[in-house]
Amino acid sequence: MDYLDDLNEAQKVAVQSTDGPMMVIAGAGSGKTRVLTYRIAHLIELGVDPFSILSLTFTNKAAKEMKERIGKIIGDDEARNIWMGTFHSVFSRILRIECEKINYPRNFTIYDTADSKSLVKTVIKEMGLDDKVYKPGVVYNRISSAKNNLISPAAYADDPEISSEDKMAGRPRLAEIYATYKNRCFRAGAMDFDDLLFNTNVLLRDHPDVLHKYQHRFRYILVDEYQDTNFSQYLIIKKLAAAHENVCVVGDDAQSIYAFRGASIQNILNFKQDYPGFKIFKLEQNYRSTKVIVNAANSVIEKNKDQIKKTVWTDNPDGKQIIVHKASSDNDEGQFVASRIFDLKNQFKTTHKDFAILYRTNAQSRAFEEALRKINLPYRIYGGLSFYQRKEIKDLLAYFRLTANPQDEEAFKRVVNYPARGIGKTSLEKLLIAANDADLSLWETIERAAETSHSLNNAALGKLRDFTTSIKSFQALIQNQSAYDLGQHIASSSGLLKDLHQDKSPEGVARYENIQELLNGMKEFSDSGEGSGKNGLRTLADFLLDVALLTDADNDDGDNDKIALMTIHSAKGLEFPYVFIVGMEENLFPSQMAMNSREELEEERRLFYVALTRAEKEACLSYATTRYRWGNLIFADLSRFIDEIDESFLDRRDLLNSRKPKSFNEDFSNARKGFFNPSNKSANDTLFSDKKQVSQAITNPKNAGAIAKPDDISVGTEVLHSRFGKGKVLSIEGENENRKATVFFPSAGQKQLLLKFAKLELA
DNA sequence: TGGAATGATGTTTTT
DNA sequence: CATCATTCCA
Repeated sequence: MDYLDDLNEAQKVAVQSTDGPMMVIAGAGSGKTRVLTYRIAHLIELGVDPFSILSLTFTNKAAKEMKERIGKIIGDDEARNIWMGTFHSVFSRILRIECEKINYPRNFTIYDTADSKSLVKTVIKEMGLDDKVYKPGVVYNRISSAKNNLISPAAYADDPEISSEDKMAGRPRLAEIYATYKNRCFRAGAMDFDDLLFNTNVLLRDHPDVLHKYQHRFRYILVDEYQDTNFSQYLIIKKLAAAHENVCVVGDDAQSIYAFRGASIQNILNFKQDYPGFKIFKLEQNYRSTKVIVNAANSVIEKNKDQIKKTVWTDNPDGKQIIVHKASSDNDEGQFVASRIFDLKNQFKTTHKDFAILYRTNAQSRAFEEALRKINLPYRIYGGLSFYQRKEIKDLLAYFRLTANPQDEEAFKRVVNYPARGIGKTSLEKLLIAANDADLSLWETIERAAETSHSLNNAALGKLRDFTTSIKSFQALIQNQSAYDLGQHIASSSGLLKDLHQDKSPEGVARYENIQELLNGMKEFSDSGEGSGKNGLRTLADFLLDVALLTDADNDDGDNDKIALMTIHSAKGLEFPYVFIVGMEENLFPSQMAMNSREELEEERRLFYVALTRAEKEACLSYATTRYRWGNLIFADLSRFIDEIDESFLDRRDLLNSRKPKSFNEDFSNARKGFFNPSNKSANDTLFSDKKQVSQAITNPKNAGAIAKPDDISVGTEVLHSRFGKGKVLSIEGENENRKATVFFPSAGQKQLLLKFAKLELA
């Protein structure tokens, strides 16, 4: 048990207290993941069967990493058998086994947010309501939070408080929408994200035998990020833990950032009530960050009224003060961050993955992408539009879903006429009406068209039948073909692949490649492990099990040395040596949506606390005084959160006004000085061509000589671009470093390129 | 019925 | 500024 030596005293005690209920309140960077990891390893070392350990994490990625770390301590074979994953993925697995008991088909599909909203919208329209008043997004959120609080449609309708809220908001019929929505999901054999938890609760409530089974299977239960669980999740844990009461929850109230999604501090308080004899441990020593960062973060979070008192401290070095940078615009902010990363990277010989750029909203990523791309720094964007949300991917997945579960109506509507089969809006509308009249799924309505009343003409019905026939031909292959083989077959015989292949625009090509990538992933999936098909074949149905629960963060593309761009929410649980927190402006961070109450503002503040405490060595805050929003230039003030940091931890460069030319230039000349012999030229003389060569020499040594100087390029010049290929300059505007060329590329169309960055070669 | 063109409309955060 | 959705035309 020498692995215990890796732990400090507090951690060791927490790891070794294996039995009975316990709560670990763990400050940021205090090694809470370490405690969980070692605790599980320790349990197994003591002889606990891995199959009887249930460990719930916040993301799939966290689960995967934890499994790997446990594997390193006690061996992969043991680690593999632990029940570990997000609430959603673990309980979808259990529902997959047990769902017929609550009348769902074995191959139920999972609706993602887009599917759910689309269905909500359909329901609203069918009820003849105005979707300006009943906004699908708002209605969906309302339904979602009802479900997360385990309020059924009937309970929703009966609750006087809820009813009056909805009436006040001008949405008296929300309860009806909820009921219809729920019914339609059920009819489609589909569960949305919240249903996975809601229905788990139903299952455990109505089937004592099932409850009993899992209570005894899971002798040890661990929950990470407990502060971010909602009521529905809380109750599942409570029920499952009731038999053994070996439940260990780990969290930090200061990092609770999902109240908007129904997470509640109440769960921590409930825990104390539910298990009066519980043990509590506090981990307060931070191993991650410098003193400056820890103390700066403390000085911020202390402004919150709602919190459990604790003192996070560290033995680490003081570290550098936190730089505050003022940019003149969002693009300027992007350039500053990019060039500073460039600088730090050269100065400290670090890798790209040591850097993270954190922002409040996904929309902010653009300026940073552009700036990084211009100086050839590799980056990866997390979140945003995920791979699985792209249209072409969703289209193909819809075919898969329909093959596995023909009742799935959202999938049906998505592809019934894509690629075009002459089944138009009118036909679909008629089908929907008939389906609602008979309370059948769209699929069944077609199947039983002879016996039910409908207004479809024979031609339309024929086309619909052709469609279902082709889906049926896919269904016949499920058991006998691998996910990959069938996936390939569906992609081509549905006509989808052909449709994409015909589109030669760059976007069209990208879509085609995405499909190939999905199929490649399926190939890998099919070749690894046992499935439910014939001879253990991994089938399409197996592939679909949790594809809806995957996010981008779960994909590794091999090359991982990249700068991370993500929202602060998705940075939770991660750490980076150098962290840039950008967009530190009032109304952006804190968000203007979150300034209506103290509670909301405090959540924003916790979010800022999370952001700061991601940094190990250096944090840097920046804000832009102007920024484009909805295409309009708006002016912004710096965020109140900057003022809330004790100023002794800050390097307020932003207050030194009119600081030399532009930081961009300065940082580049610094980089230059660090890496090349100083030239005779003065800093001003080294302006553009030189600078360009510096970055060029570092990032792309081979081509350094061939690049055209901006002066070499004029209207009519034929040029070569690394990505777009050959092109012709149509016009030029701007002066010196701002010279911008409009170039026409036969392959990519017309592009505007800033000459100092575009690295055009003369053709 | 399908496609293109025009208009309107919206950005918090995620499993 | 995008994207989306609806509208209008072929």
